[in-house]
Amino acid sequence: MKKLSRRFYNRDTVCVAQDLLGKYLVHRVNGLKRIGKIVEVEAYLGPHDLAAHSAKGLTPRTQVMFGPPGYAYVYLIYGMYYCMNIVTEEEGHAAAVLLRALEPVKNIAERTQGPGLLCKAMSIDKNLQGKDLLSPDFHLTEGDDSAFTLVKRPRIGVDYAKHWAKRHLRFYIKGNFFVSKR
DNA sequence: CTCGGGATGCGT
DNA sequence: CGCATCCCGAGG
Repeated sequence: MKKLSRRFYNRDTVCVAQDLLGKYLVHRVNGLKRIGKIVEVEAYLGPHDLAAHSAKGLTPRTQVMFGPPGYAYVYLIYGMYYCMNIVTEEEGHAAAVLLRALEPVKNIAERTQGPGLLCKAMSIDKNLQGKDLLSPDFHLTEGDDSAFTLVKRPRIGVDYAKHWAKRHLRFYIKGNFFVSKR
């Protein structure tokens, strides 16, 4: 399937987040392609967005967010799970989209309904921090283009972000079984 | 150096 | 609701 281009990621973050629904995430592990369909995402708009890690400024951890679009921002959370983001917009605009849930398509052996679980199932960890998502073994492709209803809700676990916590920046495919429960 | 807390998930 | 488990980032 056709790989998503750099240009795809170099756009308004809300647009990218919504357009990512239905696309395929591909990671080749031990010669085997693991593929999952993106069914739930969250948009983190930039340093002005108090829920975004980039709101704390440029640090060693978040510097990839400040870089060019189409790269993976992977970080460890609660000492035991990884979360994967895709950097969006032009270099210097520190925004990203968090992948929250996948629907298994191929070679997926574990649960994928949550940001930590999907990274485990796809073997995504700190080794992929800063990795180019136009790589042969790690990228996104066009996917299931069947129609769906888009649901917009507040983001999960960002109560510390004051009024930004109320913004509807979490997007998912209505009725999809693999959307994270909470 | 210490220390507080986290874009989670699971069991009670 | 508690807790595992550890890195990050702020402050001394």
